Amino acid sequence: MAQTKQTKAVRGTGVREAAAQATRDSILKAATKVFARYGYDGGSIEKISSSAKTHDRMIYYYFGSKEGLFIAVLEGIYHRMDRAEATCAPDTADPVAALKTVIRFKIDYYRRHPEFVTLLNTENLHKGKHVAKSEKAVEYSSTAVDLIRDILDAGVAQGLFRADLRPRDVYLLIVSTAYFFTSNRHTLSAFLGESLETPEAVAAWERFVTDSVLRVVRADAAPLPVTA
Amino acid sequence: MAQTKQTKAVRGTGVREAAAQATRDSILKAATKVFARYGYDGGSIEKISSSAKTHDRMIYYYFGSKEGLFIAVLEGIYHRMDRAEATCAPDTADPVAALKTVIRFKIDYYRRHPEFVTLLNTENLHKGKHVAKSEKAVEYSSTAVDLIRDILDAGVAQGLFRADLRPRDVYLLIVSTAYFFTSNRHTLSAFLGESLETPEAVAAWERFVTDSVLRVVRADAAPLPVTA
Amino acid sequence: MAQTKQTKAVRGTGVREAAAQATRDSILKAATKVFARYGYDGGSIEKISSSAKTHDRMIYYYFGSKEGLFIAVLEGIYHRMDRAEATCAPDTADPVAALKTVIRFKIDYYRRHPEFVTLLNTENLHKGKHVAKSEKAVEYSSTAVDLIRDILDAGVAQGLFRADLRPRDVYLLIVSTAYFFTSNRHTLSAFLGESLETPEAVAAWERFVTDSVLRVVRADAAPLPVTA
Amino acid sequence: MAQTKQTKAVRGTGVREAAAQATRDSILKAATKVFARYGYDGGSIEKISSSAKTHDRMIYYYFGSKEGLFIAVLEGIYHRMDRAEATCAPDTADPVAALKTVIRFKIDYYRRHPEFVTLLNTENLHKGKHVAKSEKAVEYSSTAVDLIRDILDAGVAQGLFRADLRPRDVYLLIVSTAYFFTSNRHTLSAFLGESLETPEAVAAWERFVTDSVLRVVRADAAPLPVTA
DNA sequence: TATGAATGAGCGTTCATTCAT
DNA sequence: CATGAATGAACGCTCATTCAT
Repeated sequence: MAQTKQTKAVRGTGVREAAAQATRDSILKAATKVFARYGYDGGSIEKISSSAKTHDRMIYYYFGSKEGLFIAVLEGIYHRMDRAEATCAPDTADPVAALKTVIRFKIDYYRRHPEFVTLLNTENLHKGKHVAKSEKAVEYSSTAVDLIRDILDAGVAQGLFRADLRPRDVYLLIVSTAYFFTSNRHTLSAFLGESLETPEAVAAWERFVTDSVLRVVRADAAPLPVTA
Repeated sequence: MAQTKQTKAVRGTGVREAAAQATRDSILKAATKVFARYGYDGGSIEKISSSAKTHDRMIYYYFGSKEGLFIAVLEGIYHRMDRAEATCAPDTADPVAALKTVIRFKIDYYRRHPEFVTLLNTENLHKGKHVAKSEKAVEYSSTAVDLIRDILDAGVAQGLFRADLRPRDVYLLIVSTAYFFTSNRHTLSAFLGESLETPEAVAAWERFVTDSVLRVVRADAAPLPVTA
Repeated sequence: MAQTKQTKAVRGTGVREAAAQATRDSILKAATKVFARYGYDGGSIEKISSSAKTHDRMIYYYFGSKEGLFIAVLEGIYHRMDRAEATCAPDTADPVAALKTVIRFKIDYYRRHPEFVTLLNTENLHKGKHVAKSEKAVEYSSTAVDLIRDILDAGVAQGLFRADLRPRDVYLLIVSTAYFFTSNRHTLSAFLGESLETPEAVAAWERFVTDSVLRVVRADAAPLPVTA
Repeated sequence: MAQTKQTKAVRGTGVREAAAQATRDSILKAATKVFARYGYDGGSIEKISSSAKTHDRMIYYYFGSKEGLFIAVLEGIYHRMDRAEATCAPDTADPVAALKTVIRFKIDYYRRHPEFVTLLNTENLHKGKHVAKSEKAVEYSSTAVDLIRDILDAGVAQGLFRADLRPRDVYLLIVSTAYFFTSNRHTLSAFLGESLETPEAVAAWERFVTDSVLRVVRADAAPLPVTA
């Protein structure tokens, strides 16, 4: 078909355009759910179309292909993540509190948006080939790291934080611990013999991560010297 | 599964038994590769059988079903991981060095066995339903955490480490940072705009993680107090 | 087909009528190309509309259905063939030269209009059902045979040609040899192990056909008597 | 699937093998009929499988793909054509009679095997791409032309035929006239306003072609000199 | 022990076409 | 006059699996 309908910036909000947009949105929403639950290959077009209460054909009408739809889904979750991160926006005047807010936000966001996690894992299974095809996805990149940079800078200025930290590393430290806990909760629960899905387990993990990150960034302490 | 041929304890190592074992092994090896690359749904019986140079039918003969085969694959990677971990076995007399060895091992193992990572992600996509069906998988659980416990205990005994740490948390801290770096390297590379696959990036990450963990566990430092 | 827009007798050549005619023409041209290349079933509406840089819908607006479009295409190629034949118009005063001109024209026309050949083959695959629905196609019929009749009559009058020939047979003899050479060039090339698409091969075939037809029509020779 | 079952030379004619061969044959037979009637694109897998009273799946089991099936069909009709031609085998001792036999055979074969004609036209629509993939198809090439060569040689030796003829040209002359008459009978009937399908029309055409070919090959006559 | 034959449901995608302004 | 939205059936093909020896 090729001539995929974009419909992104609908100006004349007539009845027809609104209905069309609704169809498009419902497909996108259903696809997000289905892909998150079953993965890319397991998420069949039929599962999506029936969940969206449309016909298979409309998916191709609006998104061109399964791959096109998946890319749109990825763009969607990245976009929403980015917006949520923007609304988080802690006050960098208090860098310790800000760091804590960020950690809490990350753990919370992944917990409440497991589809974000599974979709990202799915995309990694495919070696990031879909993200590579999207121009939008890259836009949302720097803001997250920039926030950490601002916080670290403020902490350093106040004499609280070490000056030798790369913001990207601290960002990754936080994200790893928050992401992994949600991403691998099923195998971990089986492996450790205890559920990681209870509110208590999550809260305990958040406390541990917060405490650990603050130990890492604080100014007046060194790690133990490695003897070997 | 019913009358699936186990062939596990091959006593009479006749020619036929050996050939049968070879077929079984080649299926298992091929399945590991295919499932790791394409996921569970994307990894078709035909891809596996042709990669193993056998017929589809043999997979059912030896493993009963696709699910049975996937479970066997999971058991295999857990088993190999467990054995590798056992050979790691650092000297707990020097807990700092031991911790460092463990971190290096984890980062290294995930790096060199990306199939372990993708298969675990695949299993988490399916909410751990296959691991649940395996009796073997649980066996390999505690050894890893026990090692951390021994190291921490030694560190505490030597006055180097904090006493208030739960081994499981430290274990998860190490594993998160090591695992996530490999697991999400594709989307992260796109997101951060720099490749995380270079040897330099990996080495730098290992250094940062080691440094951070040692800051977390050391005895004579507290985290920054949270004001809010 | 019902209320298909004909637009045939455009009187008021306003801007809109001209644009509409342009759209119609471009669809017809694209359809000729696509049907000639892919056949009727292989030539999809979408291939045609995208090649004509219009929308699928316009095809239905102007031609009512895929079948209606195909009929219009057939009428078009018949029409152009008829016009080209009219411009050929050799001088019957020299019947031998005229015959030669006709043969050259036929071989040349099929060569330079392979779409005519493939479209006719496609129509024959469908047992001529579309031509049957067209009133126009029949009009162009007799002129071609009539020309041969005139030439033969002139040849007989001049004592050069046999009098017992049916013009239709001579017409078919010429057309068979010219048409088949183009129509089956691909399988023939494979079958004979030599390309029939080179200019030399075409020229040699034209010479052979001309020579043969002239032997057939000449007055003072009989065929070899059939013994059996 | 790739591992397409060949089963061509079945040695152990057990019940299973025989049944399998029957399935394969019935698919091939049905495919020949369906492709001949609807063309390649119009001939759907479902039409073929239901006509063969099997399942779609078996077509892929035995022939790998639609294209593989079509190639097998082409090989089949070429093979049968070749065998029929071999059984024709006229006595070259009487070259005139032999030539007549060949012409009759050709006209007759195309008439009674219209699927040969439409399949060849279909293949030419696709520019011979399938024949090119078949190794078998080329084998049957030369025998047909060789027969004409033998006849012409005998005729020349007896002083009946011209010596300056290329066998390939005479072969093509015969085949053109025979093939075209069947191939284009539908459009021709509409074009000429008379049916070419009646036995009388066919017999008349056979007489004309025979007469014409014999005029072309006879020794003691020249074509009319071309003045222009 | 091992394998060829067969199965039917489902896959992603394209088809020609109509609806409703 | 022109077109975006929608439709459902069919497309070629692959799926995991069982049958029958």
